[in-house]
Amino acid sequence: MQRFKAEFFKALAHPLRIRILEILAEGDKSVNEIQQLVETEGSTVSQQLTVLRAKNIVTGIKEGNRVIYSLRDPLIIELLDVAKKIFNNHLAETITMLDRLKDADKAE
Amino acid sequence: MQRFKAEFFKALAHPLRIRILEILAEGDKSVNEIQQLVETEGSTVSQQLTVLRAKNIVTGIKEGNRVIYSLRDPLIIELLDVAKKIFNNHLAETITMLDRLKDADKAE
DNA sequence: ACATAATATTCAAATAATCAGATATACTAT
DNA sequence: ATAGTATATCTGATTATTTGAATATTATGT
Repeated sequence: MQRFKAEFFKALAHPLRIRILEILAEGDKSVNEIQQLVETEGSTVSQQLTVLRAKNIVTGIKEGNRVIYSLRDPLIIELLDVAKKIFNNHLAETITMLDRLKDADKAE
Repeated sequence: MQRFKAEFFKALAHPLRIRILEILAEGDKSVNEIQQLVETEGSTVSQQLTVLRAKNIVTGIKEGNRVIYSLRDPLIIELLDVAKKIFNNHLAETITMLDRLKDADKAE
């Protein structure tokens, strides 16, 4: 069971894949549109989309010439949001920490 | 920015680390307690705790002989919950799909 | 000071993930 | 049929992750 969850998180554990998910959170897109937005080799984008598809995180449906990708579950957006919140908390903590270090320097 | 987020998810992308987080979600624990609960080599658990610490997901504070670990942010629990929901949705979908396959078999 | 228990760190080997270029497939238009 | 565009897959080189065993550190009890 943990193994499945780990697989799921592993699918999110890549900068380009996160970027793609954030893009898809705004609305469905074709591979081409995604490729242009992320400015990355076509094959690389395709490969990462394959990873996301394999983990059931996105689906691609063929529309004529192109394939339109979309998030499979709107909860993905919520997940990214919670992650962002956690992230901001820690960023804030880190900044506070840095401030203290600076103060300590001055006090010497 | 995406890189940081990816790092964060990467920290969750491991069965043992998820297991550890789920254990810590129930309450703080010492390394030893964790080791016994997960039934894994001591050094392995320690290494994974190091990973979680490095990503600011848990903190360990020394109490005499032992080190007590705890989640750094309660939002982690929320994150795992959302992940579980997504996971259950997909599990349900998969089961439905399997049912349909079964029905299709019968109909032949 | 010494032995013991708890935890952390280092190292090397095995395994897995990423990337870009070449190639393949599918669709559309001429 | 042929050419052009969109997407996917394969391949090999590179880099990262995981693991257990060995070693080190730190605190406690005698």
